[in-house]
Amino acid sequence: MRIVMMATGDIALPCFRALAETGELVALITQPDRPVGRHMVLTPPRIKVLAEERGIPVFQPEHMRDADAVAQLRAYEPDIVVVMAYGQILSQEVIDTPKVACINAHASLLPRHRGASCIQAAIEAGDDETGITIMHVVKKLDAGDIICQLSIPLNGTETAESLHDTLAELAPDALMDAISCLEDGADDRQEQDESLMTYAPKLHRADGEIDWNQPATQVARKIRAYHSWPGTFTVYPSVKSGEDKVLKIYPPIDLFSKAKKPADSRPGMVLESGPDGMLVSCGGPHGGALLVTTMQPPGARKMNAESFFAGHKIMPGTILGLPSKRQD
RNA sequence: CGCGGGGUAGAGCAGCCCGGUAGCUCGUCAGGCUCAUAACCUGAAGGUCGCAGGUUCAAAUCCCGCCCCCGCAA
Repeated sequence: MRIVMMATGDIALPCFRALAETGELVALITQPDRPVGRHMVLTPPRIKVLAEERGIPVFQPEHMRDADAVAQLRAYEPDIVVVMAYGQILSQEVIDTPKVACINAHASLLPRHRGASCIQAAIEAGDDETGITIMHVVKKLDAGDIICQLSIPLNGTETAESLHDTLAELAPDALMDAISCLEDGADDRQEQDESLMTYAPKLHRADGEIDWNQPATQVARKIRAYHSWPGTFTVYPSVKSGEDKVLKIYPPIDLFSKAKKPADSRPGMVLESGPDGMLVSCGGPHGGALLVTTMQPPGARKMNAESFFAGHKIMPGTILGLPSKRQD
């Protein structure tokens, strides 16, 4: 089997290694080097560096749908194209190029959590399991027939960061299994049940703002789900300047029962603040409160509550969140 | 040269605009007090104010160059 991999994200690294081990990997197609970081330094995807170390040809078309890019793909004469965190939507031409199949490794149990933020979505939704799906690529995003799946349980402490790594390590098992199915002609192609489909759209920084009107359990899930990207934050009024300042919030956080909340509390209200953390009232029918113990003020590093409150003041009674969201 | 914030005692901050003896909260150490507490009281140690130049009688503060950290953006 001649295999071409199309991948950019680090989640694909273990799969890349596994494919490279087979000796059947004839090329890696990945996104062009991009300016990255504070100084916009042109940086290659890590997977490209790995490929070059192993002497595997690398192809970085700006747009995979372009005619000359498709021609290059054809020149590799792939039997199988393996797509994982590539970052471009594939045209039908590309999908049809490999002789045997164009398959995709996706970090969720499809049809749940199609889309770019599948890992975050599984945590935020409070799922008790997630996993890796290997399926055929079709034009509709993550909607192709399933070849195989591997699942793992979630225990309620994962962050997107930790789960990303776990799933990355799990993926090669599923992928190699799927490839041997294809080789043996044992692919039974399970259709996805569209009625169970959920969609996890690409996340943006702004999505990380905490809505204190949500129940504490939900806010806690979001903080875990969005760590370390895009991260979560709230806004607090500076005692000194009176201006609203962004406060990034990090896991871990502790949940507190509604019993601890005073009668006049409102969502987003700081109930206690000190070296042990900042206790914030949440909303929802059952309410509850969260103890924030790790945070990051503007211009500074991440720090614990003890350090934060040594030099910053957020008095109990302060309402967190943007003014427009403090109305209720 | 993408935009912006920052570097002051072990930690986190104020002071900087408007130059004039280094301040706050906590921690550390010593002593006192208390049945008790992240308790309280008293005292002490701990700083070349990121680095290097310049202006000035005088620079944390104003000017110039560099290093490092952080946020946005990608």
